[in-house]
Amino acid sequence: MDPRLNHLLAALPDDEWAHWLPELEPVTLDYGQVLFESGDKPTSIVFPTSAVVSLTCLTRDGASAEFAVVGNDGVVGISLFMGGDAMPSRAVVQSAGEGFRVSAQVVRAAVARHGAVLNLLLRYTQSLIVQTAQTAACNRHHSIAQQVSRRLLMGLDRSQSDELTMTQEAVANLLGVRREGVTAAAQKLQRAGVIRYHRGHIAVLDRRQLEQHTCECYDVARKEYRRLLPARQAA
Amino acid sequence: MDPRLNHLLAALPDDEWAHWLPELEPVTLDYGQVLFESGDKPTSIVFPTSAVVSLTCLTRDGASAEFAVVGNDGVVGISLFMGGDAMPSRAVVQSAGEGFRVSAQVVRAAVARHGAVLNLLLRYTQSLIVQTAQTAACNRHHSIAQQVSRRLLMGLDRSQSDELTMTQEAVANLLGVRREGVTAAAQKLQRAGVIRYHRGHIAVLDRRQLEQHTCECYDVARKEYRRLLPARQAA
DNA sequence: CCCGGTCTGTACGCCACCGCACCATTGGCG
DNA sequence: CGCCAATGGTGCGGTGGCGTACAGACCGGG
Repeated sequence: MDPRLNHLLAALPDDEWAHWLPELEPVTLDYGQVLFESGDKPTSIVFPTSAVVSLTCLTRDGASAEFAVVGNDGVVGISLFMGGDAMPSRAVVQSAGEGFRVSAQVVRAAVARHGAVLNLLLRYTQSLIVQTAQTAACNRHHSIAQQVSRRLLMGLDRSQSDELTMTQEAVANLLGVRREGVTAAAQKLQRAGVIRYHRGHIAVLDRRQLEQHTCECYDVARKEYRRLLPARQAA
Repeated sequence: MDPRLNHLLAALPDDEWAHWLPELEPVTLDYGQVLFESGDKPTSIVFPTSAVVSLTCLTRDGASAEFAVVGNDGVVGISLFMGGDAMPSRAVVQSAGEGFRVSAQVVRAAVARHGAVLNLLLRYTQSLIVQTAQTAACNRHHSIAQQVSRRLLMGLDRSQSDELTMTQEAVANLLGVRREGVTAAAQKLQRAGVIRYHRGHIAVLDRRQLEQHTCECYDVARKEYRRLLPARQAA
């Protein structure tokens, strides 16, 4: 699989590319696999190409809430170059696929060698902050239906097809809501002809209309990503 | 006012301090003052000493939600060194006080001159990400009473006294909930002898007990800040 | 081909929070 | 001192989401 399917890898300066290419370790990411547990100190970072990873917060009583989604638009393990080692959050594979692992030493060497590398990673991190902040506002103010739509769109942007492989229960867990609430929202969308779903597969029939069912949170995060990383845009 | 009341300024390497001192511009921050509007490109950053600043997200329909609080523990305007210029969020003074402004050139020069400066700023930024992510989870799962307690504690940590100057309506706006909900929570806390309030003044009588009324979100964010920036801890 | 587990549909009561409307104090200001 | 705006208290109906329970539909494996 071409590493350049990942937008950050693709945006590396040309003179860096020769250093990185031999160090990219292809990895297969399975559904449910935990890349980083809360508190883990990463010894490598992962650039997904076709996989999609959720960053989630855990609460004391076992509930959880996704605060960001990382696919071929980004990288998992930002604490490595942010300097704080660990993060109190969990990174779990939400949609199986491929990616590339890069060791801490290689990343640190690249950052030290070429300022543009850190610059790129930090701009991505800023877009991640915006996504997280917008998620906070969305959790406060918007309906389950809007949030389901938003999450589907975010998954779609990071996938290669118009079909997502995730059960309603999985969506519920990500959003931190009841499965029944997601069912109701999905029914509404299906009745409107926006999506069609069946036992863990969700086909998006009308993306335009899906965008109209969601809140502005989707657009804010996407626009900010495009502004910060215009080189290769998400679809 | 001593610039070293701000923990980040205090944590600057000693050999940097001589460069920074003459460039620190003291500023008075008034309640309600907007430091950065959504989309503004900062030409300077602000290190509060006694003031407290809210970072908030605005929604289409005028509602808002605070996703982070910055006081003498941090700095406002991270997009300056993150490389993305603007942010789609608003920074508004929530508690009047003082701070120090530093121009973009000075920051950029310091970052270029001494790696430890950027390292410090990035570690702070990571703690800000954690705070934001935890806020997202909190918005999803916890009661108004817990969130009010959390917000009071966060304000307290960044203030010099045990009294906060903020109306219940202000708290409601920050949390993105109804004023009446905050009233109910405040009554509960006052009946329990945890706080005493009166027309825009909230005195914290029993901090321990206040910590027991809040959710873990407060502690997660605070612990992470201390872990990342151990030099001078928040109170 | 049937069985068992997975996924989705549905129903019921409940509660936290919302939106609104209105009132009672209070403190500051002219 | 008296007025007014700001602050907080209260009540009422509505509703979105929760917890629980259970049933039907579907798929894969034995």
